[in-house]
Amino acid sequence: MAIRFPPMAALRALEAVARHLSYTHAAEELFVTQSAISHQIKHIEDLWEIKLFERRGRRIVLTEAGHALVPVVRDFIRRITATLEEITEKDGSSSALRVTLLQSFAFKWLVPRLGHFNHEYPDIDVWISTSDELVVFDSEKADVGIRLGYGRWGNLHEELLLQEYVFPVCSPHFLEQYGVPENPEDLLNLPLLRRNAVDILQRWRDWFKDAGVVVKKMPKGTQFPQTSLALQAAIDDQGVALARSAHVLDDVKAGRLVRLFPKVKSKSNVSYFFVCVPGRENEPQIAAFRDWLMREAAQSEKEFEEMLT
Amino acid sequence: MAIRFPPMAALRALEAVARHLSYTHAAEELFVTQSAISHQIKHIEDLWEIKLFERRGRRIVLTEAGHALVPVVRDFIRRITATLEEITEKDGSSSALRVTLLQSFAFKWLVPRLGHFNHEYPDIDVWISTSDELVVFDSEKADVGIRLGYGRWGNLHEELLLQEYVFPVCSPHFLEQYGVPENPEDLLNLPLLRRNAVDILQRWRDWFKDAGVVVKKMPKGTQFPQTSLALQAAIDDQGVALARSAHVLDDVKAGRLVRLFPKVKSKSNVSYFFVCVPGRENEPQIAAFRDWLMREAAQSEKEFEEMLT
DNA sequence: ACAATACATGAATAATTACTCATGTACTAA
DNA sequence: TTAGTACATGAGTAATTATTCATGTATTGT
Repeated sequence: MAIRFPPMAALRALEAVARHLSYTHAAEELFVTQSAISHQIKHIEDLWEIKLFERRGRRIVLTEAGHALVPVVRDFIRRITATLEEITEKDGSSSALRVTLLQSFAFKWLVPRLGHFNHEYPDIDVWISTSDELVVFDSEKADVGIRLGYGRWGNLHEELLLQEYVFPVCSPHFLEQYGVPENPEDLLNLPLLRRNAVDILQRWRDWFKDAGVVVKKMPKGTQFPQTSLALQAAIDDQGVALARSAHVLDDVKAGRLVRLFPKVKSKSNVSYFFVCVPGRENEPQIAAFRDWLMREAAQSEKEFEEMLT
Repeated sequence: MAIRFPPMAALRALEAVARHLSYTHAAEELFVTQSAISHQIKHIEDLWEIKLFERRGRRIVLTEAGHALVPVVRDFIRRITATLEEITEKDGSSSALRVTLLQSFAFKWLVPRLGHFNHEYPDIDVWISTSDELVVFDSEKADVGIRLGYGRWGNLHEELLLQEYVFPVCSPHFLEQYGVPENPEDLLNLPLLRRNAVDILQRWRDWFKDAGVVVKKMPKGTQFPQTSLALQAAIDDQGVALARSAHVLDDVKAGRLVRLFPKVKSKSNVSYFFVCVPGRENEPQIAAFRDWLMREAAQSEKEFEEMLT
């Protein structure tokens, strides 16, 4: 009953490694060496006498035990964070910068990079709230938003942050099993993974249109409640997902996903914008965050371009 | 976003203090001094700049922040424990002693005492599974059970563990507000707190019968999904709960609850039994646990008797 | 008023954590 | 085959934790 617990730093490392599936990238996020991460994971593994990850050549995969434990740890971190946020808002003594954005973008782009911001501005607390859907920017609840859309919201100060490309991705192992599709229309014979939303269908149609393919009937495919889950299924060899570049930049770099048909340049018709209440954009915390965001976004776009070649 | 976490020992202390509403009792449970607990709680409070408990003379109460955070911590501990249990069972390499029992008894009696067992038998891991209802003893899933009932299950090895008294309890503060009831029938004019179960109504009737009162119509009262919640509501000055002695022994000793009408001796018509598969009772781990259980139960019954005087 | 109860605080110390550096090991790519 | 990638391991060290002891402080009970 009275199990021994590893230190929170070790559990934090576990959560980050599971997200990156890489000790090295988790180390970068947490500003420690790969060796520190390795020790932390080993500490948990020895303490609980389990294996959390298995080496697969130059990759690692979560074990079954790892798959079971990571969500518990992640939930705990999230819930404590959210509860403390609530408590502090209630106090009216909050001095944190509240950021609202889509869950998938937070998960795949912002959170892995936020350590850079924390490192650069250790005195600014960033409190993130996410949703699975686009929500109206509520200035009572957030100081800053990262919104996906066409821009021109009118009542908000907005700046274009990030434009993305859309492209199909799958895992290298999936390619080995099914063979490399030669033409875009070959994708119609493969399992297509997507989120539960009608706009995603349209997005697939747009991509096929840019690829010069006329689609008569979209094939059925597995559906997921969240983008990040569809992408995880792709990483897990279950099919082809249509991805936006910011979501999969790190996965492609890590070799977990492969971009299909790089020659088809299909630009996303929506972009990410930085938004806040007009007049607040020069407040020091907001300006600092905006500047940092722009820098990170520029770096990502540079990496997208490299990904095209 | 990247909040700092206290060490797990501190979070463990928080959970125990919240359960006991006493630093001293939490310290006893965790085999440390009161001072260690005080430091741990203070560490969390300083780190997060919140108050978790407030002193009320010789008592402490959870703050609002404390109320929000404790369930998160408790859930995490429980889920990690359960997940590790699952993982180890899957491995087939389990050497822990699996114990199944009712949630309320685990919460109010076994868990606060289990540190004694751990201390005495540090090499025996005890893994507890609980339910809110009486379940069939499943020897695939548990080595040992603590069952509530009449005994004589026939297909199980069983030993009477603990007989209890049933009596109404409320908080001292509730008594100050409503006045001390003079006669048992006066209780019918007070809010009676109970669990969502028809057998509890019968139990109240039995108690009134033993008190020499004929009840024409049971009054309405607040209902709760779990016994422990009804008792907590009583501690929180919300009314009178009908308690079984093992559930409230520690609360009464700590002065959080007061027994009403001690002269009414109403014995519970069900008892707790130690059960296991016949033939296994002499296995070293099971025998050790049974022996320890009997000792603890005898001590508790001694304390019940003292509580009658 | 004094005694009992019960948390709070500071100093001290041993144990554990949280890394880094250097090197090892295994797989993959060229 | 060699070089690159990426986790694994051991030694070392500074920082933090996890207490205990001694004492303080405030409330309650007699």
